Amino acid sequence: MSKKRDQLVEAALELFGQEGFHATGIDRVLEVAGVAKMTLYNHFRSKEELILAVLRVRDERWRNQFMLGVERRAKDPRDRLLAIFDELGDWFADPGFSGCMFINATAEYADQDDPIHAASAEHKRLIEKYVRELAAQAGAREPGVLASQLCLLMEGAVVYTQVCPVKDKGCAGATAKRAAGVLIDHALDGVSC
Amino acid sequence: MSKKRDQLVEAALELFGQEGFHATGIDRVLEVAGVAKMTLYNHFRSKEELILAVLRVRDERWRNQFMLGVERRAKDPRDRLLAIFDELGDWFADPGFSGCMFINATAEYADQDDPIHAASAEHKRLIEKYVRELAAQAGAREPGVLASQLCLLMEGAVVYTQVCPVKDKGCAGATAKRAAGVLIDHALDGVSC
DNA sequence: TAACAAACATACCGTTCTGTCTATTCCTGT
DNA sequence: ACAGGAATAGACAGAACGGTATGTTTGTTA
Repeated sequence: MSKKRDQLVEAALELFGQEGFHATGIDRVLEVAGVAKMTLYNHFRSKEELILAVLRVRDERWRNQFMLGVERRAKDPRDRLLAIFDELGDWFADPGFSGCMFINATAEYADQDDPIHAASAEHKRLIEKYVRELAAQAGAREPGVLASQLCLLMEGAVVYTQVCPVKDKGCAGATAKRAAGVLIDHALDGVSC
Repeated sequence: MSKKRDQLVEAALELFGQEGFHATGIDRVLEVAGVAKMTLYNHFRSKEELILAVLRVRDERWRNQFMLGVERRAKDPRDRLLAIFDELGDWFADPGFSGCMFINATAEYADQDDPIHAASAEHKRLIEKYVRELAAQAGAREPGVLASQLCLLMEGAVVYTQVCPVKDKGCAGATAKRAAGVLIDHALDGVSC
């Protein structure tokens, strides 16, 4: 499409991710993108529309990389459920990690009806759907329940890594993986022994 | 101490919680508090200091209510670990629920060295410490590990409730409780059957 | 009643914010 | 070569931002 438009979205991805949405002024985005202000307002009606475009790109890229990573790590569906947390651990260890952009977005745009909030909710919904499919393939008795539980661990690990400073950045991923193992075993094997 | 100071902190608690930190201007706080601007700057050096004061109050109140609620719900340490999630469920169902103020704060102040970020990390650290004590009292083989796992579920439930719109607001609490039950059983009872 | 501090209202500072406008220049396709 | 759309710089608007500088009013205490 348009090269300048892409530059704007890339710069906004970086800045909104690192500094936050309200804290990042439009002028800063223009400076980093190397683009004039009118060019921005030719491509986007407002800052909010730029944010929504950024979230769309981020959602697509993140989920693609996530699913690809999980499926590359393991073939067996059960192992793939565990591989989720290895994938997360690698993400956490990335020096540019600055939490989940969608969690951060809901923090800044708390109103449920805000399009930005809605886009974030949709992102989480799609992730849970994917995990539910993996759980079903693994033969969980209640795939929906197991997926919900694993998603709680995922989000918890993301938040913990973002909030609490620790040396080993992947450690929350490892903790979550251990918990996930117990939950998966319980959901797949026998009943309560 | 000072009545006006309290009014400022109360108003800021409400506004920062509902609208966010950057999105809430100092003038709005003054308007809600019914206080003059100079009074604010007599009590606080800056907006950041007001935010820090708000976080201190929030941390103290939240943890007190949380611990009190958990200990009122159950006497047996093992049951108390589960009661955590009933307490969370009630919190989620509160119509004024707008997520965890400390998670939101780290979203807006991403820099690890920012005092606001540090205060949020300390809040989470104190919660985990409390859960670890409960886990130890319950006789977990590895109280630290179990506490970490349960905290991941807690944070995950908070985030999910905040991000995803559902009818039953306590539902993430129930999901987390069910997962917690499995993890607690596994950490307390025998090995893998 | 006199003294004093706390809170008051109001105006103002400089900066930054999103968004608009205009006039000029660049680039590309025919 | 040249026309036309895209992008440019830069000024501008109007509002909101955090924070300060004024004097004035109020309430308590001695």
